[in-house]
Amino acid sequence: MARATGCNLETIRYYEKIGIMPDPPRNTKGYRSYDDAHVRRLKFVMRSRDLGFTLEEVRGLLGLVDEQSRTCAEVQVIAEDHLTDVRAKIADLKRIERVLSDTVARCTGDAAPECAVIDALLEA
Amino acid sequence: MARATGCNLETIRYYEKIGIMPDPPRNTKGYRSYDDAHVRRLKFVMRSRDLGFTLEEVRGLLGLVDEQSRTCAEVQVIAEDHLTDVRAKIADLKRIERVLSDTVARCTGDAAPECAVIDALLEA
DNA sequence: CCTTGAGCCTGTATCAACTACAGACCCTAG
DNA sequence: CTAGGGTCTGTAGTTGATACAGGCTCAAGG
Repeated sequence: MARATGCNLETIRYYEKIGIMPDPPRNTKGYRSYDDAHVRRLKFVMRSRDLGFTLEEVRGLLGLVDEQSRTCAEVQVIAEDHLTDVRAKIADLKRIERVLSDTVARCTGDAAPECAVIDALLEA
Repeated sequence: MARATGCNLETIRYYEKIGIMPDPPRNTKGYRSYDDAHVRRLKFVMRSRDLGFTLEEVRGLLGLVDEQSRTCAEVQVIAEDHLTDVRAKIADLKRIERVLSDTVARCTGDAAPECAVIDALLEA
Protein backbone atom coordinates (compact mmCIF):
# COMPACT_ATOMS: atom_id res chain seq x y z
CA MET A 1 0.00 0.00 0.00
CA ALA A 2 2.96 2.31 0.64
CA ARG A 3 4.08 1.77 -2.95
CA ALA A 4 0.52 2.08 -4.30
CA THR A 5 -0.13 5.41 -2.58
CA GLY A 6 3.31 6.94 -2.19
CA CYS A 7 2.70 7.14 1.53
CA ASN A 8 5.60 6.37 3.84
CA LEU A 9 5.38 2.89 5.32
CA GLU A 10 5.90 4.12 8.86
CA THR A 11 3.21 6.72 8.40
CA ILE A 12 0.64 4.08 7.45
CA ARG A 13 1.43 2.12 10.61
CA TYR A 14 1.28 5.35 12.59
CA TYR A 15 -2.20 6.06 11.19
CA GLU A 16 -3.19 2.55 12.19
CA LYS A 17 -1.88 3.02 15.72
CA ILE A 18 -3.79 6.23 16.27
CA GLY A 19 -6.98 4.80 14.74
CA ILE A 20 -7.11 6.86 11.54
CA MET A 21 -6.72 3.64 9.56
CA PRO A 22 -8.41 0.41 10.70
CA ASP A 23 -6.39 -2.59 11.85
CA PRO A 24 -6.08 -4.60 8.64
CA PRO A 25 -6.45 -8.40 8.51
CA ARG A 26 -3.19 -10.35 8.79
CA ASN A 27 -1.96 -13.42 6.95
CA THR A 28 -0.61 -16.45 8.81
CA LYS A 29 2.79 -14.79 9.26
CA GLY A 30 1.31 -11.64 10.72
CA TYR A 31 1.77 -9.54 7.56
CA ARG A 32 -0.88 -6.87 6.97
CA SER A 33 -3.07 -7.32 3.90
CA TYR A 34 -4.88 -4.35 2.46
CA ASP A 35 -7.71 -4.10 -0.06
CA ASP A 36 -9.14 -1.33 -2.22
CA ALA A 37 -11.17 0.13 0.62
CA HIS A 38 -8.01 0.66 2.65
CA VAL A 39 -6.28 2.30 -0.27
CA ARG A 40 -9.23 4.64 -0.90
CA ARG A 41 -9.34 5.59 2.76
CA LEU A 42 -5.61 6.27 2.90
CA LYS A 43 -5.81 8.42 -0.21
CA PHE A 44 -8.61 10.39 1.39
CA VAL A 45 -6.41 10.97 4.42
CA MET A 46 -3.44 11.97 2.29
CA ARG A 47 -5.46 14.47 0.26
CA SER A 48 -6.94 15.94 3.42
CA ARG A 49 -3.50 16.26 5.02
CA ASP A 50 -2.19 17.79 1.82
CA LEU A 51 -4.90 20.45 2.11
CA GLY A 52 -3.65 21.17 5.60
CA PHE A 53 -6.38 19.54 7.69
CA THR A 54 -5.00 18.31 11.02
CA LEU A 55 -5.30 14.62 11.83
CA GLU A 56 -8.10 15.47 14.26
CA GLU A 57 -9.97 17.28 11.49
CA VAL A 58 -9.35 14.30 9.23
CA ARG A 59 -10.75 12.07 11.94
CA GLY A 60 -13.86 14.25 12.01
CA LEU A 61 -14.23 14.12 8.23
CA LEU A 62 -13.78 10.34 8.23
CA GLY A 63 -16.44 10.04 10.90
CA LEU A 64 -18.82 11.96 8.68
CA VAL A 65 -17.91 9.81 5.68
CA ASP A 66 -18.42 6.63 7.71
CA GLU A 67 -21.90 7.40 8.94
CA GLN A 68 -24.42 7.66 6.12
CA SER A 69 -26.34 10.29 8.04
CA ARG A 70 -23.69 12.98 7.61
CA THR A 71 -24.92 16.14 6.01
CA CYS A 72 -23.32 18.58 3.66
CA ALA A 73 -23.81 21.27 6.31
CA GLU A 74 -21.61 19.42 8.83
CA VAL A 75 -18.80 19.03 6.36
CA GLN A 76 -19.11 22.66 5.32
CA VAL A 77 -18.52 23.85 8.89
CA ILE A 78 -15.26 21.91 9.19
CA ALA A 79 -14.04 23.03 5.78
CA GLU A 80 -14.90 26.68 6.34
CA ASP A 81 -13.25 26.76 9.75
CA HIS A 82 -10.17 25.36 8.16
CA LEU A 83 -10.31 27.84 5.32
CA THR A 84 -10.39 30.65 7.88
CA ASP A 85 -7.26 29.21 9.49
CA VAL A 86 -5.48 28.96 6.17
CA ARG A 87 -6.31 32.56 5.30
CA ALA A 88 -5.00 33.75 8.67
CA LYS A 89 -1.75 31.89 8.11
CA ILE A 90 -1.36 33.46 4.67
CA ALA A 91 -1.89 36.93 6.14
CA ASP A 92 0.75 36.24 8.81
CA LEU A 93 3.30 35.02 6.32
CA LYS A 94 2.66 38.00 4.04
CA ARG A 95 3.40 40.36 6.90
CA ILE A 96 6.64 38.48 7.55
CA GLU A 97 7.49 38.52 3.87
CA ARG A 98 6.99 42.29 3.72
CA VAL A 99 9.18 42.99 6.74
CA LEU A 100 11.90 40.61 5.59
CA SER A 101 12.06 41.78 2.03
CA ASP A 102 12.08 45.44 3.08
CA THR A 103 14.95 44.73 5.42
CA VAL A 104 16.95 42.55 3.07
CA ALA A 105 16.56 45.23 0.41
CA ARG A 106 18.57 47.56 2.64
CA CYS A 107 21.42 45.02 2.86
CA THR A 108 24.49 46.18 1.04
CA GLY A 109 25.66 42.57 0.89
CA ASP A 110 29.27 43.65 1.22
CA ALA A 111 32.01 42.80 3.68
CA ALA A 112 31.10 45.58 6.09
CA PRO A 113 30.09 44.65 9.62
CA GLU A 114 27.03 46.89 9.45
CA CYS A 115 23.89 45.09 8.40
CA ALA A 116 20.35 46.35 8.08
CA VAL A 117 18.90 42.97 9.08
CA ILE A 118 20.80 42.81 12.34
CA ASP A 119 19.99 46.45 13.02
CA ALA A 120 16.30 45.78 12.51
CA LEU A 121 16.41 42.82 14.87
CA LEU A 122 18.38 44.73 17.48
CA GLU A 123 16.10 47.75 17.48
CA ALA A 124 13.84 48.20 20.45
CA MET B 1 12.71 39.34 32.52
CA ALA B 2 9.55 37.44 31.57
CA ARG B 3 7.50 40.46 32.63
CA ALA B 4 9.88 42.91 30.97
CA THR B 5 9.77 41.16 27.60
CA GLY B 6 6.41 39.42 27.58
CA CYS B 7 8.20 36.14 27.01
CA ASN B 8 6.89 33.08 28.81
CA LEU B 9 9.00 32.16 31.85
CA GLU B 10 9.35 28.55 30.78
CA THR B 11 10.42 29.63 27.33
CA ILE B 12 13.28 31.72 28.74
CA ARG B 13 14.55 28.73 30.70
CA TYR B 14 14.12 26.56 27.63
CA TYR B 15 16.28 28.99 25.62
CA GLU B 16 18.86 28.82 28.37
CA LYS B 17 18.83 25.03 28.33
CA ILE B 18 19.40 24.82 24.59
CA GLY B 19 22.10 27.49 24.68
CA ILE B 20 20.24 30.30 22.89
CA MET B 21 20.45 32.37 26.07
CA PRO B 22 23.57 32.26 28.28
CA ASP B 23 23.46 30.82 31.79
CA PRO B 24 22.83 33.94 33.88
CA PRO B 25 24.59 34.62 37.18
CA ARG B 26 22.74 33.44 40.28
CA ASN B 27 22.26 35.05 43.65
CA THR B 28 23.01 33.17 46.86
CA LYS B 29 19.65 31.41 46.74
CA GLY B 30 20.14 30.24 43.19
CA TYR B 31 17.79 32.78 41.62
CA ARG B 32 18.75 33.94 38.14
CA SER B 33 19.62 37.59 37.78
CA TYR B 34 19.43 39.27 34.42
CA ASP B 35 20.79 42.55 33.15
CA ASP B 36 20.11 44.76 30.13
CA ALA B 37 22.30 42.67 27.85
CA HIS B 38 20.17 39.61 28.56
CA VAL B 39 17.00 41.52 27.88
CA ARG B 40 18.33 42.86 24.58
CA ARG B 41 19.40 39.39 23.52
CA LEU B 42 16.03 37.87 24.39
CA LYS B 43 14.22 40.59 22.48
CA PHE B 44 16.42 39.85 19.49
CA VAL B 45 15.46 36.18 19.73
CA MET B 46 11.78 37.02 20.08
CA ARG B 47 11.78 39.33 17.07
CA SER B 48 13.63 36.74 15.00
CA ARG B 49 11.19 33.99 16.00
CA ASP B 50 8.31 36.31 15.23
CA LEU B 51 9.71 36.69 11.72
CA GLY B 52 9.67 32.93 11.40
CA PHE B 53 13.37 32.15 11.75
CA THR B 54 13.90 28.70 13.29
CA LEU B 55 15.87 28.51 16.52
CA GLU B 56 18.81 27.14 14.54
CA GLU B 57 18.68 30.16 12.25
CA VAL B 58 18.46 32.40 15.31
CA ARG B 59 21.51 30.63 16.69
CA GLY B 60 23.31 31.43 13.46
CA LEU B 61 22.28 35.08 13.58
CA LEU B 62 23.34 35.35 17.20
CA GLY B 63 26.72 33.85 16.32
CA LEU B 64 27.17 36.58 13.72
CA VAL B 65 26.10 39.27 16.17
CA ASP B 66 28.51 37.95 18.78
CA GLU B 67 31.61 37.99 16.65
CA GLN B 68 32.60 41.48 15.58
CA SER B 69 33.96 40.12 12.33
CA ARG B 70 30.55 39.27 10.94
CA THR B 71 29.78 40.78 7.59
CA CYS B 72 26.61 42.07 6.07
CA ALA B 73 27.01 39.46 3.33
CA GLU B 74 26.81 36.57 5.81
CA VAL B 75 23.64 37.89 7.36
CA GLN B 76 22.15 38.52 3.95
CA VAL B 77 22.55 34.85 2.99
CA ILE B 78 20.62 33.65 6.04
CA ALA B 79 17.88 36.24 5.60
CA GLU B 80 17.45 35.57 1.89
CA ASP B 81 17.31 31.81 2.38
CA HIS B 82 14.63 32.37 4.94
CA LEU B 83 12.75 34.75 2.69
CA THR B 84 12.74 32.07 -0.01
CA ASP B 85 11.25 29.61 2.50
CA VAL B 86 8.58 32.08 3.52
CA ARG B 87 7.62 32.73 -0.09
CA ALA B 88 7.38 29.00 -0.78
CA LYS B 89 5.09 28.56 2.22
CA ILE B 90 2.86 31.40 1.03
CA ALA B 91 2.60 29.81 -2.42
CA ASP B 92 1.67 26.45 -0.84
CA LEU B 93 -1.00 27.98 1.33
CA LYS B 94 -2.43 29.93 -1.57
CA ARG B 95 -2.81 26.73 -3.57
CA ILE B 96 -4.59 25.16 -0.60
CA GLU B 97 -6.76 28.22 -0.20
CA ARG B 98 -7.77 28.08 -3.85
CA VAL B 99 -8.69 24.39 -3.78
CA LEU B 100 -10.56 24.73 -0.51
CA SER B 101 -12.53 27.81 -1.41
CA ASP B 102 -13.46 26.39 -4.83
CA THR B 103 -14.68 23.25 -3.16
CA VAL B 104 -16.54 24.91 -0.33
CA ALA B 105 -18.23 27.18 -2.87
CA ARG B 106 -19.85 24.09 -4.37
CA CYS B 107 -21.30 23.14 -0.96
CA THR B 108 -25.03 23.49 -0.79
CA GLY B 109 -24.80 23.61 3.00
CA ASP B 110 -28.07 21.81 3.37
CA ALA B 111 -29.07 18.59 5.13
CA ALA B 112 -28.35 16.39 2.14
CA PRO B 113 -25.75 13.66 2.52
CA GLU B 114 -24.05 14.68 -0.73
CA CYS B 115 -21.19 17.09 -0.25
CA ALA B 116 -18.79 18.59 -2.73
CA VAL B 117 -15.95 18.64 -0.18
CA ILE B 118 -16.22 14.94 0.56
CA ASP B 119 -16.55 14.18 -3.13
CA ALA B 120 -13.40 16.13 -3.89
CA LEU B 121 -11.49 14.30 -1.18
CA LEU B 122 -12.80 10.91 -2.31
CA GLU B 123 -11.93 11.43 -5.95
CA ALA B 124 -8.99 9.50 -7.30
C1' DC C 1 5.74 34.31 65.34
C1' DC C 2 2.88 32.11 62.00
C1' DT C 3 0.40 31.63 57.98
C1' DT C 4 -0.78 32.54 53.28
C1' DG C 5 0.13 33.46 48.72
C1' DA C 6 3.21 34.37 45.28
C1' DG C 7 7.44 33.58 42.95
C1' DC C 8 11.36 30.86 41.86
C1' DC C 9 13.95 26.33 41.39
C1' DT C 10 14.73 21.58 38.90
C1' DG C 11 13.26 17.91 36.24
C1' DT C 12 10.11 15.41 33.63
C1' DA C 13 6.03 14.78 30.62
C1' DT C 14 3.13 16.41 26.91
C1' DC C 15 1.69 18.20 22.25
C1' DA C 16 1.62 17.27 16.44
C1' DA C 17 2.79 14.47 12.94
C1' DC C 18 5.82 11.99 11.81
C1' DT C 19 10.61 9.67 11.08
C1' DA C 20 14.24 6.58 12.26
C1' DC C 21 16.14 3.14 14.18
C1' DA C 22 17.02 -1.76 16.70
C1' DG C 23 16.47 -6.41 16.67
C1' DA C 24 13.84 -10.14 14.97
C1' DC C 25 11.56 -12.78 11.54
C1' DC C 26 10.41 -14.26 6.62
C1' DC C 27 10.87 -15.00 1.68
C1' DT C 28 12.93 -15.29 -2.81
C1' DA C 29 16.77 -15.60 -6.19
C1' DG C 30 21.19 -17.07 -7.39
C1' DC D 1 23.09 -21.95 1.47
C1' DT D 2 23.53 -17.36 1.68
C1' DA D 3 22.66 -12.57 0.58
C1' DG D 4 19.37 -9.09 -0.12
C1' DG D 5 15.25 -7.28 0.61
C1' DG D 6 10.84 -7.02 2.89
C1' DT D 7 8.00 -7.12 7.06
C1' DC D 8 7.13 -7.11 12.19
C1' DT D 9 7.09 -4.67 17.04
C1' DG D 10 8.49 -1.23 19.99
C1' DT D 11 10.96 2.68 21.26
C1' DA D 12 13.39 7.12 20.70
C1' DG D 13 14.12 11.44 18.27
C1' DT D 14 12.46 15.75 15.92
C1' DT D 15 10.77 21.26 16.78
C1' DG D 16 9.42 24.78 19.87
C1' DA D 17 7.65 25.21 23.26
C1' DT D 18 4.07 24.39 27.43
C1' DA D 19 2.50 22.21 31.75
C1' DC D 20 3.00 20.25 35.68
C1' DA D 21 5.05 18.05 40.34
C1' DG D 22 7.35 18.81 44.32
C1' DG D 23 10.21 21.80 46.84
C1' DC D 24 12.41 26.23 48.43
C1' DT D 25 12.20 31.32 49.46
C1' DC D 26 10.23 35.65 50.49
C1' DA D 27 7.22 39.52 51.80
C1' DA D 28 2.89 41.05 53.86
C1' DG D 29 -0.79 40.64 57.21
C1' DG D 30 -2.74 39.04 61.61
